[in-house]
Amino acid sequence: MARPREFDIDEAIEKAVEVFWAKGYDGAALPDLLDGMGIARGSLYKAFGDKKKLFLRVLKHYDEVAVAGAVDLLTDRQEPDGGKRIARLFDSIIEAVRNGDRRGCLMCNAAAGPASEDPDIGKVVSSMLARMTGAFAAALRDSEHGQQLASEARKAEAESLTASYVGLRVLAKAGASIDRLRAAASAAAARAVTVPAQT
Amino acid sequence: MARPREFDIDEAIEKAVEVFWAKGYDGAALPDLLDGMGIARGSLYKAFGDKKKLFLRVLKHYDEVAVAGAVDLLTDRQEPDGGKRIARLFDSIIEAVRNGDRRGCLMCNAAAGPASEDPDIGKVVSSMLARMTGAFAAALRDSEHGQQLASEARKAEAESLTASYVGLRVLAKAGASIDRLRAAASAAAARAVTVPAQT
DNA sequence: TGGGTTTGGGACCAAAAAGTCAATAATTCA
DNA sequence: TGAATTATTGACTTTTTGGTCCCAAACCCA
Repeated sequence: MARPREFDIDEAIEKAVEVFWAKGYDGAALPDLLDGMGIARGSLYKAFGDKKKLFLRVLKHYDEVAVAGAVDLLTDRQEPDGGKRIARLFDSIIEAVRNGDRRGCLMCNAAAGPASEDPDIGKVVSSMLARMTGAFAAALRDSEHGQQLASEARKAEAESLTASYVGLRVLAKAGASIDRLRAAASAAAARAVTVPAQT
Repeated sequence: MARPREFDIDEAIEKAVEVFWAKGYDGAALPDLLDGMGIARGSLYKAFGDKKKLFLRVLKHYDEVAVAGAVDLLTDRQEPDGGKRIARLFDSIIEAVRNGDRRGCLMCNAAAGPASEDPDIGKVVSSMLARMTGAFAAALRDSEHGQQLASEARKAEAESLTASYVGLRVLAKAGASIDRLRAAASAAAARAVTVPAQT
């Protein structure tokens, strides 16, 4: 029915992810997006409505790819030790930085930016963060340390690991040296294999 | 010499802090700043040069007040237990949120935003973060847990606590519930009074 | 009192922002 | 083939952006 779209919507979203990731929500101007996505102004507005709706699609895509990747890593029982899964996730952050990626995490950047004050965007960001926390909790259930914790304490630990994750990615973006990031990451991950003192 | 300035520079900066804190660097438009600071366009440019230079002054002020406050809390030996000092800092974050403050932390927001890619701004943000890490390290030296750590491991722990701090403030800004924040904060602070397993 | 100097205020500017639209092109279906 | 429908394009509009500039006002010093 009628003229078919000449570009692939998902491909365009993927490219938009890159632009928003590199420049932030406010910082990504329409021409940036247009160039990055390889489409014209009118096409963008026809296909996505407006900049904010496009950003919501971008966040959804990031959720389905990047966040889902982290969640998979944390919940994949092929590695039976949840502590090791957590350590692996933190390692992957360092690895990204070592490969020159200083963009941080789109979700984290959005959370810290003014965009998160928008109700629609805030809701999506919150739900992604909650998914991360759920995955950390699942990993903890399979970890030496986590198994010694009561359900409440384990949830708290999962929240704290989420905070560490977010903080680490922000520090990476802020230009912290690899050494400092590695130190922070390993100390954070150590919690998953560390036993609290019996005071 | 000539006409004196009619407004107080420091007061104006303090008000600018509020605006940048509330709206972010990109989000704070000139009229926002002008309204918030109660001065006219010409005065702002005459006194501060341009928006970026004003932001650098704002960051410096934030460093001298907010960051210095956190550093003081972490290094004040009136409370001899560094672990308790760390716990107190994390508590203060929760307290701020409980009082309705969801702005997060100006330094953290700047770190996660595109502003941090500017060399001048990035440098200032990095140095503030480094100051936080130094203060965490000092607190750890006075804590049960930290004293059991080698110097290297303690530095790593301090980096990790900085990440937790940043993450926590970002999560607060992203709208995480008080309960979740409290859980994350207490689990993070627990590290300062927790002993690693002797594996 | 008056010259020199700096500030205050706001009109003004060019560039850039997001978003609209009408003309054209590509497709399906009858 | 032609009517209907939808996509593409880029020029256009409106608003807002950060920044400049000029004139009047306020101060110091002689």
